[in-house]
Amino acid sequence: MTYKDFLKDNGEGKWQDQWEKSQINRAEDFGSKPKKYVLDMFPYPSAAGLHVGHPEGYTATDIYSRYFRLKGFNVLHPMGWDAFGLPAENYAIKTGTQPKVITEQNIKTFKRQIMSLGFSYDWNREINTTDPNYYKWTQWIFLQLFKKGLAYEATVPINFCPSCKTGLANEEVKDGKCDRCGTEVIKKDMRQWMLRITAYADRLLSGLDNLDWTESIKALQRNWIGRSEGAEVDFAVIASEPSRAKRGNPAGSSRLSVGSDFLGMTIRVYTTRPDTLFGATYMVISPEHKLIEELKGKIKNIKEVEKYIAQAKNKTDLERTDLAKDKTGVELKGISAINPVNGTEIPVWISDYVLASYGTGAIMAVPYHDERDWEFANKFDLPIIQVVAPLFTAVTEKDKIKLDKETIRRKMVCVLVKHWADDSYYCLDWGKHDWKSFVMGGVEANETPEQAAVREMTEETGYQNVKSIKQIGGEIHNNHYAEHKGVNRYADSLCFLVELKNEKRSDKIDTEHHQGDWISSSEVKSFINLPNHKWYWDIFQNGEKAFVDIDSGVMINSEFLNDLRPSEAIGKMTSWLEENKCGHKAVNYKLRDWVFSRQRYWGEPIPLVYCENCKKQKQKVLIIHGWEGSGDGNWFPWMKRELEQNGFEVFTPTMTTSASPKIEKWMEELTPYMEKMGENDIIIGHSLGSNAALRLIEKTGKKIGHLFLVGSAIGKLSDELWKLFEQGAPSSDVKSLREFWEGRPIDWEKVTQLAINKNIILSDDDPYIHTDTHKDLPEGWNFELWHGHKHFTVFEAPEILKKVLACKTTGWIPVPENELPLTLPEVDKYEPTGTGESPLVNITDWVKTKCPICGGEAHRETNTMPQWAGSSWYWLRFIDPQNDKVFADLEKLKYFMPVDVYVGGAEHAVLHLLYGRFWNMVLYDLGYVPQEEPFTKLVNQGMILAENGEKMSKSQGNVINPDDQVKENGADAFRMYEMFMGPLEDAKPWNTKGIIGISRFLEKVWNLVNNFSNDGTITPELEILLHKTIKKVGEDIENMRFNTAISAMMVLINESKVVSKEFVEKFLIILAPFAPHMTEELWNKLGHKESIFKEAWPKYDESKIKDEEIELVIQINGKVRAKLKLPVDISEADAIKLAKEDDNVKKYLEGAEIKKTIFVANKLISFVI
RNA sequence: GCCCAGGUGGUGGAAUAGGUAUACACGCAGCACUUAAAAUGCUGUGGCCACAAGCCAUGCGGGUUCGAUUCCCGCCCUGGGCACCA
Repeated sequence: MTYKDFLKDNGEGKWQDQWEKSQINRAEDFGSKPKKYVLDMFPYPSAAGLHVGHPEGYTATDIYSRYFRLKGFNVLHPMGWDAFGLPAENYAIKTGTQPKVITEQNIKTFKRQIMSLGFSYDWNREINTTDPNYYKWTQWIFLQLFKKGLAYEATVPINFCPSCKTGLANEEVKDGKCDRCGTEVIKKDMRQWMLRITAYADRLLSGLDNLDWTESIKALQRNWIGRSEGAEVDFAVIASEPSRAKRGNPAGSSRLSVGSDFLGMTIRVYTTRPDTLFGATYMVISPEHKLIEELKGKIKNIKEVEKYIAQAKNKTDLERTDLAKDKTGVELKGISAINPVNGTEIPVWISDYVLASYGTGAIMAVPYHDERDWEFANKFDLPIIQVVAPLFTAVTEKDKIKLDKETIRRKMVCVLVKHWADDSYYCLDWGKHDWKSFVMGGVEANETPEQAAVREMTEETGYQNVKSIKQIGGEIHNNHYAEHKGVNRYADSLCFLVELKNEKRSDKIDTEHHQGDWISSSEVKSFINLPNHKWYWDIFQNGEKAFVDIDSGVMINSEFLNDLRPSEAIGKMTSWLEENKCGHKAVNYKLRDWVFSRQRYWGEPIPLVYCENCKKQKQKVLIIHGWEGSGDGNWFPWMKRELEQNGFEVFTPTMTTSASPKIEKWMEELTPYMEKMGENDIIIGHSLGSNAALRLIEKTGKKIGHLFLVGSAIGKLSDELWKLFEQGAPSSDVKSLREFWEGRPIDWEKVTQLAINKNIILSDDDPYIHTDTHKDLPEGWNFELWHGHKHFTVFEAPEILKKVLACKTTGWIPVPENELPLTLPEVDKYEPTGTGESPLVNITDWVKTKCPICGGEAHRETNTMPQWAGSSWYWLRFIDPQNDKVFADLEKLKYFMPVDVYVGGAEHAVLHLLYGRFWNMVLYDLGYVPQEEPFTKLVNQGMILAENGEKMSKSQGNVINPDDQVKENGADAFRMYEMFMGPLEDAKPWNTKGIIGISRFLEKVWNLVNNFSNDGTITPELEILLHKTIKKVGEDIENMRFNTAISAMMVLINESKVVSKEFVEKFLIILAPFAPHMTEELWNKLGHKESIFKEAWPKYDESKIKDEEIELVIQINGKVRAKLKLPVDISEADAIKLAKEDDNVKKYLEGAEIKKTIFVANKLISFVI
């Protein structure tokens, strides 16, 4: 039988069935072997079927998985379906078929196609995100986020696709268009569920550092998160009179003092360049800024401003962010702001080039050092102040600063002297100094820079009559060694253009150091060689731009910052702002919260119920005081009052044994309150009250919504500390206190389960409570260390109040976990409504429901989750796909996690991979998964392009169908060709002709194995090559360099003329991961009863991969002149001796002196003559 | 504009702790087998020169080095991502 017959007889299908039957690819839970979790990004089963891009990654992981099984690993290699999402739904609407039916069909097609390629998936673990048994847990995870306060409802302007009629996440918008359908998105105010991914921004960023991902994917995520450091600065707002002279810098008076015209409010800006504060000459606020509303009465041109705001609102995002567009804006007349650093009054503008959603929605404009402000200031004729000068430090040998010489600082001018008639400029050639410059010189004490420019011009050129003089550009600094003076020079220089009137010239010309001549303007650029003069010439030719380079500057016009480098000035200014209480260090991110709801049908229902009644119900707060305290002391009465004003019901009981605390007594007195508390309610414990709160929850076993432990007395103190307690309060009952505090251990596990949100707040200067008593907290406790709060014994505690107010219920009640999954109802019509609600809103008997808490009338949330929800945790479910108690058993997770290798397309770099990491981190914080980061190693396969090098697309008709390829060449050849095309990560064009090379190779192997004679022995050379190949193929697979592994096997087969059985068997095993069907067949033909995949990967013999003879290269002056076949490990002396005897080498060495000989063992000899 | 990746024969690509550039494969040419073609096998295949020797070639221009595809500096081009993010 030929290889072609094998393919024709469906030999591949035969083995696929056999593998499925024997369950050879099954991964064992808790196997004794080392584990490997090899994961593909599970596909979205589209109607178009499998694309050639899919099998690329799948083949890579398949080879990898099969290799590690042969190496004795328990490999988890699963596959599933990411099946919710818009395409199926849109297709359903078009064809009138249920999305569920379409999805089932698509999955069937995908599965058939994937199976036809012989991948070694453990199909027992197949999952489907649209299966209620799966999305039950997607919903459950959402509820955990909700309970943690990481999911919230907000009506915000979001990206909306008018065609898909749904809101989109930032990540789903590409070039202002919907990622799915290409329609231009608009901004629309919509009620949304948002996920607080920004709370994890820092961890999502820092977590990247330790991951084995390509730097480019990490860079994409870092860019997307977009962290920047800077400062927030407050500018006081004052009423301004147009007639009044602008305020200068009120020397001697406090810069922060503002007069009677102060309007009692400030504009806060965010800047990454606090160093440039002295250059801030105006402010800009975004059209959405809330200040407009507050200042309405003060703004004199409010009509004009409101008109501008309306216009900005009507623009699409694409229009607003179009870079080509002219900047627009309106000044807020009647108000001004005060630059806090120098007291200068500056105008406030409104413009849509400032985004409401970033930073504070307002900026200080520093036009000289920001391109956008530069453009705006020039357009509206606003003042521009330079505060950073470019600094040129000489680097050439001659000009380099000499540390042993004195540095003379002075003001200088650079003069562009323009010819009276020609377009040429007078330039100087400094001969032995290697300088070629314009006219230049120092400014004397008694003259202005302009006067100096004219004087220098006259001295150095002799010309006398000036037609005009004009400054070019700003101030620049220059630091170099002046050889002709023997000193270092630091120059602050300005540049002037001096146009001559006529040729009148004196003959008293200074030519001591230089010769002058006219250079035509087209040649000036190449003539001049001083970088600072080149800089000015560039400005003269091309106009001035904003100077934004932070690294090559030095501060000027900035009082206490002068002469600092900007990087130093940023720190100094930030400290100044903090000291003067008008600003502070701040960090900002480009990352926005995740718009999580979709107004569509085909997604997981969000398992929340809205209950008006519960919203009206007062939330209860129980405040438990500490040792020797009372409900009427400390900040408790204040807190009670504040909370009651905000609609809470507050209990502040006083314990009868406050001073000699007894646990039993406290529990007895607190339990009645506890009975009133529920999953929405809040307990605050202070000091020993925290300890009591924990014991109360433990004793009653009741679930509680939020627990706040403030200055909490928990953990064990040392005997010395207790002694101090006794000495400090001799009359008090410290013994009882100690018995209460640490007499009996707290059941932390139980309390952690019962309290949904757990917060501990300590102060770093608390005299009683030391943070080390809190260091063994279990997972899931939110620990905050505040500064300067002592033991929290004050009459008002606004910071704590703020935290409690944030727990206020919204009326949204989670569907009880035992009622999950909340299944997606079957509907006849699933067209999007476009009203901001999903089609589910029309299923009245589904929407109307009973409140799980009060049993009253309530309605369900009708928005559904985005497609990304199901894929944000699926790798966890593969580990325990049938579990109906938890999404996955923690012990199993501990065994299989993390994913060792994750392979998929780079298009998911910021969507799936960011969301997935976020969910995994949240689950980690809640103690449900063992690692913070799910994917240790990430590999992005490159795109497979069409034969013409363009992207494959249906419209171009250049799509390669995997089915056709398998039919024509077999699965083995198709898989191997995809791997042979080039490095996995690279984009590479498909070449249908190329696959024949693989077919020829497989056929060669087939014939070799079928025809070898049993008594054959192989040559020593072939033996060496076999062992080398085993080594290389193994290493290449581990590094996912499949193309070179295949090439190595080809080399081996090309050299194999006579082979032995042992040779054939070893070779088949190393080929098996690549071509599983054919090798299994041949293995069987060789008489083996068991599968080849039950074998072990052959060991290579280190002693057998050493060649006996090597080729030594002889170079002369780096050029190859001879190659000698020599025994391996030949000594340096012998090799050199033999090299010198070579005819060609002799020819070159004849009569020459060998200055140096370089010997690299087993590689080369290099003679230098 | 900013960030990332890359640029090697006719084509896909090998080779970088600096050490024989072009492995392997496609394609092409020639030969063998055949009445012929296909298939298969063998041989050749960067350019100049064409026997050898030599010279020139890894986007372009410089630099470091005995020696650079590999390291450094400056450009050009292609692909991907971000983009009025202060």
